Amino acid sequence: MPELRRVLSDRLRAAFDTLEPGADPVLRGSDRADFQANGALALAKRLGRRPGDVAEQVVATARLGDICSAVWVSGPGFVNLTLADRFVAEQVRAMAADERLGVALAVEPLTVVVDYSAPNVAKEMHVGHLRSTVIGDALVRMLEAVGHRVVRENHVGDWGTPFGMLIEHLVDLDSTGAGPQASIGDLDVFYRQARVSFEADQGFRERSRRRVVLLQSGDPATLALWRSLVDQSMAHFDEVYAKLGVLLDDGDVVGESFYDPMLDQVVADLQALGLLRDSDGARCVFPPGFTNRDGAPLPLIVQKSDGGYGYAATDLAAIRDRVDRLGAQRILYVVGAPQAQHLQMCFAVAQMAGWLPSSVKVEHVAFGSVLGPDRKMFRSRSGDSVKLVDLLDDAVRRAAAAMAQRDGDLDDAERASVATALGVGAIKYADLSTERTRDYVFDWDRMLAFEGDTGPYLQYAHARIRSIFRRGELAPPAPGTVPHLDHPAERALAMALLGFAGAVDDAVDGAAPHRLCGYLYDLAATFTTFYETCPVLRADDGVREGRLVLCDLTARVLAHGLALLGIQAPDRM
RNA sequence: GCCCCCGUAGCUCAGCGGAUAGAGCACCGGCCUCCGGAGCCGGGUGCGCUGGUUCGAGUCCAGCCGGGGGCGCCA
Repeated sequence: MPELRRVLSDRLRAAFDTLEPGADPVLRGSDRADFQANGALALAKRLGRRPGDVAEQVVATARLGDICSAVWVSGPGFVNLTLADRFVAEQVRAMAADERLGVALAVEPLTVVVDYSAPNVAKEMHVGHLRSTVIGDALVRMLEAVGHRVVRENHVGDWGTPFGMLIEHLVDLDSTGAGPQASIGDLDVFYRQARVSFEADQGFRERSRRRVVLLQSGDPATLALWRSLVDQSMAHFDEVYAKLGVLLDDGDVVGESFYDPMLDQVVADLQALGLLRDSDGARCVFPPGFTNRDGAPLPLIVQKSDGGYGYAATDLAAIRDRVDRLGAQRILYVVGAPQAQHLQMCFAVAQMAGWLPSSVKVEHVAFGSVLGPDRKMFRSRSGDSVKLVDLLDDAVRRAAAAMAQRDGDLDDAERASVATALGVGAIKYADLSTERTRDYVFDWDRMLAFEGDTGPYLQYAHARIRSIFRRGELAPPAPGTVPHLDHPAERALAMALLGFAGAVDDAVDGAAPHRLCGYLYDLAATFTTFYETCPVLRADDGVREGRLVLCDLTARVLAHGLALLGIQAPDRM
C-alpha cells in the first residue's frame, strides 16, 4: 500500500512534468484543505509566467478525479486538494488490512550501523547514558521497521590506561579474600576507591603503570582479571538495559578492546599515506578546516607521545571495521553534541585515508544534555551524577503511586507491570519527544502527568480504546470492513490515521523520533475528539462497525508507534 | 580569541522556504442522565536584535546580543 502523500505527489508530479520535467509539486499539509501543493509558485518564477496561471494549468492537467473531491487554486498560486471521502475510506480500509499499517519498506534497504549507549566498564551507568541509549534504541527499531539491516554497536569503554589502576584495585580486594566474583559490589564505589589509591599511593601508581603494560602485552593472568571486571560490568549493563526495555544485549558489545589489535595498522597505514605528522612527540593528522584557539591547524592525535593510542585511533579503526567487515552503507553515531568536533575530525581523516568512501553516509546523531530544575546538568542532591537504575526505579515507584490514586481492578502482577510500562515509558517519551539537539529539563511531574504531551497520556488513550472492545465484548472488525466517515470528527480521525506511514518516514529520514512522538500525540488528541462526539457502542449496527474500524486502527497505530519508540502500550491500566 | 549548538506565548516545547506561527502546562469559563472525567469544548496584541537573499523568511545568509558546549596527548 503506497503512502498517501506519495500517491498524491506522483499524480501532481505528472502534471508538473508537462510544464517542466522534474519540477517538485511541493506537497504539504494544509489548514484549509487536506493538502496543498506549492510548487506552482517557484515554477512560475522559472518559467516567467504568472503563478496563478501555472497553478490553474496544473489543476487542469492533473488526473485527480478518482481521489479528490475538490481541487482549486487560491492565494498567489496554491493548489488546494480535498480528498474524496470514498478514497479516504478505501485507504483506511486498506491500511487496516495491512500488517504494516501502511508503512512501506525502503526502496533500497541499507546496512546501517548504529553506534549508541557506550557505557564504561567499572562505572555505573548514569543519566549521561540515558539519551544515547534511548534515542539509539528508537532509531534501531524505526530503521528495522522500514526494512533496513541494522547492526547495533555498543562501543563500550573497556580498554586503556585506567584499567591498570582498576585491575590493581581488584587485586588488592582479592587479597583480602573476597574473591573476584564478589569483589565489586557497587561499581561507583569500586572506581572511586581505585582513584583514591592511585592518587594517594606512589607504589599503587607504579603497579598500575606496570599493569597497563601487562594488559597491553596480553599477560594471561592480567587478562583474566580484566575479563572479570568486564563480566561484572556487563551484568550491570544488562540489568539496566532490561529495566529500560531496550534491544541491546551482550552480542552488541564491540568495545574498545576489540579494536586494539587494529591500531598498529591504523597508524602504519596513515604513515604510509603520508598523513601523519609529528607534533610535540605525538603523531597527528591535521584535517583541513579545523583550527585551535590560536588559529593554528587542529590535530587529531592518533598516537600519544608516550606511544599509547588515543581514542581517535580507536574511532578510526571502528570506521574501517564498520565499512570493511560489516559492509556499512550508513553509520549513525548517537553521541552527545559536545563531541561534534571530534567526530567531524575523525570522519574527515577517515575520508582522507580512503577508509570512508563517499557512498557511505556517516552521521553524528547529536543530542543535547539532560538538565536539572536549575537548568544545569542533571545531578543528584549530593552533586553526583544520577544512577540510571535509581532513576528508573524512582520512575516506576512514582507511576505506581499515581496509579494508587485511582481504583483499578488490576491484580498485583499486572499492576506492577503497568507501573513499569508507565514509569519507563514516561522517561523515554520525555526524552524522545523534544527535538534531540536541544537540552531538556528533567521534570518528574511533567513527564508522568496523564494529561498533556506525555507517554502516559498516549498509553491511556490506547488502553481506553482497548476497553471499548472489552466492555462491548467485541472482536476487532473483520478485515475489509469499511470505516464510517460521515461525521467531520470521523473524517479527521481517518486523515490522521493515514498520516502514520509519512510520520514514520519523516522520523527515519531525519533520525528524529520526536516527529513520530508529535504525530502520535496528535492522533491521540484527534481520537479523543472523535470519541467525545461519536458514540461507538451505542451507535446503530452499521455505524458501529464503521466506527469500530477507526477505533481498532487507532489503537493499533498507537501501540505500533509506541513500540517503534521502545515504549510499551498495556491494554489496561 | 576561534568553532559548534540553542534563543518562538508566563512556563515547557512543535513548526522539514509557503497563506492568519501552533500544542501542552498554568489561568479563566463551559460540558457531570458521559462507551474509562487520567476526558472534551471555548478563551492568546509571542519568533533575541539589525541587515541581506527570495514572489514569499520563525525557517536560508551576514553581523551583533544572551545562554550552553568544545578548542593537543581523558574517552
